[in-house]
Amino acid sequence: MGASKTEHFSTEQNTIATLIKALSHPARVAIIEYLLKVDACICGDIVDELPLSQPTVSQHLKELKTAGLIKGTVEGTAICYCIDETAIAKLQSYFNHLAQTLEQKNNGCCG
Amino acid sequence: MGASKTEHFSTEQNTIATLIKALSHPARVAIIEYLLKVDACICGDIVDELPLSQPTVSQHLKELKTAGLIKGTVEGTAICYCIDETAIAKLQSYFNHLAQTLEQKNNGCCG
DNA sequence: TCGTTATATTGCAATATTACGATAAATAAA
DNA sequence: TTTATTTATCGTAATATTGCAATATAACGA
Repeated sequence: MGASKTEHFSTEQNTIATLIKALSHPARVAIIEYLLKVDACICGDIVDELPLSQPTVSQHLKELKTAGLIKGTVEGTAICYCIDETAIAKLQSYFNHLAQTLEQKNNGCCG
Repeated sequence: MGASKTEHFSTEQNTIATLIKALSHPARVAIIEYLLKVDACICGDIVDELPLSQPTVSQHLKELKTAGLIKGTVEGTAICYCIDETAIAKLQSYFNHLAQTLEQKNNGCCG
């Protein structure tokens, strides 16, 4: 196969998996961390920053954008990318929820 | 290609990407949520719970285990799986860090 | 208009992932 | 030992992902 049977899972499960998947590649983690590091929301310096070709970086940016993790604004010839806080907040609250629930039920594995 | 150029990224970036990747499939999200829901760390009821065949579920469990998100203990014929809190804590702190850093630098995209 | 710069898209090759049937391995019970 | 039960592994097909060269597109300045 190779295709996930997404239709069998809940909308919430698919939503969170999609969001998480966008960050499941070191290049995309690096992009997010770079956008976080530079104070302004720098544009295609990302290409210079990463050890990947321009088309490859462009593709990773597209994936991040599609997933809602970053936003892009046209700025003349250049395009300015920046992190979408909403998506990060969603991920943050998801993992906080997991950790919190775990803590509450003293997760002693199989006694 | 198809192979990620992991060697060009930092260890930390690869580590977090690997951990995140383990959760980038709705079935694996569902497994984690199920393990969180049931109080005891139930074993192969997961197979009954998911709309996937036993070999497929076994494969997903293996991925989660390899990534360190779950632990497994032999319990007679059965195997008892449960969440590894350490991994969840790592993810939690990573996203908390992202959100916190974002907040501190009032991320007005390309204002 | 033409050239330059910045980014996106296309096309393709290499590899990875997802899923499952068949089968193996391991343990428990009879 | 034999049989049933549970989980893992193997083999394989379908599909997705990663990466890049080549090319297209878009916007600016001369």
